[in-house]
Amino acid sequence: MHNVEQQHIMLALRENRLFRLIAPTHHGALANVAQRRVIPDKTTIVRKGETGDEMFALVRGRVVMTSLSPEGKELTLGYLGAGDIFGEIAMLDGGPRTANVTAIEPCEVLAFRRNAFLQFLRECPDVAINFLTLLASRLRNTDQTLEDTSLRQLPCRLARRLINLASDFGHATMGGVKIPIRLSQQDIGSMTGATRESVNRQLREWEGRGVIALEQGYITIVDHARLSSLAE
Amino acid sequence: MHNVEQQHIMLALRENRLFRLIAPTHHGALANVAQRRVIPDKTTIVRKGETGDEMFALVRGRVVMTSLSPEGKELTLGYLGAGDIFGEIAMLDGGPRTANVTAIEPCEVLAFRRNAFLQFLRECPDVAINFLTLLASRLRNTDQTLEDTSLRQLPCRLARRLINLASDFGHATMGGVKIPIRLSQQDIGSMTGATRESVNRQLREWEGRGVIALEQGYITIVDHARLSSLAE
DNA sequence: GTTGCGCTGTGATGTATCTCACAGGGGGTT
DNA sequence: AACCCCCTGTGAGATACATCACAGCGCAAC
Repeated sequence: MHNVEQQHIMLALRENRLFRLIAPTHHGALANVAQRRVIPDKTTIVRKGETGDEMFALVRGRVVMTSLSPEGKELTLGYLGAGDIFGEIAMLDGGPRTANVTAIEPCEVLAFRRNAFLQFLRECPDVAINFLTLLASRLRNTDQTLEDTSLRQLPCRLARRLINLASDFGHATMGGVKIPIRLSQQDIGSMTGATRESVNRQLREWEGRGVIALEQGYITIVDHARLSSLAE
Repeated sequence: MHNVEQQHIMLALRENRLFRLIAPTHHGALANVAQRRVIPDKTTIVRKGETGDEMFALVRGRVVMTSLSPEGKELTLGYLGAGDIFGEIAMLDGGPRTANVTAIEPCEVLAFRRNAFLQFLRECPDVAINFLTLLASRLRNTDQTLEDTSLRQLPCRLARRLINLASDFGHATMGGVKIPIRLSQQDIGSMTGATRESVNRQLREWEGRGVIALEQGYITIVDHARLSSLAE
C-alpha cells in the first residue's frame, strides 16, 4: 500500500466517531484493513436485499438511507454525514442489507471487510466497546422512531423530525435555527411516513402561525418553544 | 461469593445466546460479575425513563417490553424468553431506559453492571463481537418493524406478526402451527399498533376464510401459505 | 425565448382505522 | 348462586389521512 494513501486514511480515521477516541497507535493497523473510495453524487453505495460483508465509514459528503415498499412508496430512515458509519448490520450478522444508502453529495468512504475488521476488534477491544455504544444509540433512535410512528400522529411526528434535524445539523441565524439541508416536501414526507400533500398543509399552517419559516427549500425554526410543545 | 451460587450462574451462562459460544474458561470470570435474581410474575424489572447501568440475561421465564404514549396507549415492542438479553441499551450508552420490561411469568435473571461487564468484554473480545452481532440483529428487526408500520396497513402487519410469532415460539399440531402464548386481542393490537376492535375484525375474517383458527385465546395458523401471501 | 420537469399549493373525495357504545360470556371470588 | 372483571364480538359514527386532480412557478435544457 502507498504510504501517502495510508496517511490519508489515518487522517480520516481521526475524524470518525467510532475511531477518533482510540490511541493513534492503533490507527496504523486499522489503516491497513481499510480501503478508501470516492463516490460520485447520487450513487447508490449499498442496495437493500443484496449481500455484502463491508462496512463503511463516511469521510466526506452526505448519504441518505432509504427503503422502498412493494407498492413503490419510499421511506427515508435517516441522513448521515462525515464521521458516521453505515452498512454495519449486514457486516456484523452476515444477513442481507437492510436499506439502500445513496450519496446526496460527492462522498468519500472507507470500506472495511468483515474478517479483517473483526480481527482488528479482537486486538482492540476498546474499539469494540465504542462500537457497542454506537449501536446502542442507533437502537435507541430507531426504537424511539418506531414508538413515534405507531403512537403519534402527523403533526407531532413532523415537529419531532424538524427538531431532530435542527439539533443534528441546524445552525442559528437571526431568524431562528436553520436546517441547512435542502429537503423537498416529498423528502420530509418519506421521513415521517406521510404524503407530501399532508406535509405541505402542515408546514404552511405552522408558517402562518409563525412557528417556522420556509425559504427556497430550506426550513427555519422560528419559535422553537412552540414547536417543542407541539411535539408533546 | 458462595460456590453453589456461582455454579448456578455458570450453568445459566451456558444457556445464554450471548455467552454459550465462549470457552467455559471465561465463565468463571463472568460469574464473578453477575448477580442472580428471582423475579415474581407481573413484576416490572426496568421502567422507561429511569436511569440504570444494569443489563439482564433472562435465565428462566418470559418478559414483555412495552412503551406507553402520553395519552395512555400502549405499544408492545416484543416478547423475550430464556437465553435473551435486555436492558443493554441503557447499560451501554448510559442513557435512560427506552422501554418497560415486565415479567409475564416467574423469572430468573442475571444482572451485570456496566463497569464490571465492560471490563470483562475488554478481556474477552470474542464476547464483545458476539454482542455486536446480537445488537446488529436487533437493529435489523426494529428497522424491519419500523418499515412495516410506516409502509403497510393493518392486515399485512398483522399477518407478519403472526408469522413471526409462529416462527419464534410456534410448534406444529395437526391443525397447523400453534402459537403457545396466550394473547388477548388487546395485546396483539398493541404489538401491531392497532386497536383491539380492528384486530378482532381482522382475525374473525381470517378465521371465517379458514386461514387461522382461534381457540381459548390461542391462535393456530391453518393455512400458512395464504397468510404469507397476505403478508406480501 | 419556449419547452419540459420537478416542486409547491390547495380543493374535493375516498377510506382505513379509531372511537364509542353496548351485548354477551367465561372464570374467579365471595 | 350471584357478582365482578376482563375478554370477545359487532354496529354506527367520526376522523386523520391518503388519493386524485389541477394550477402555478422556478429553472435548466434546447
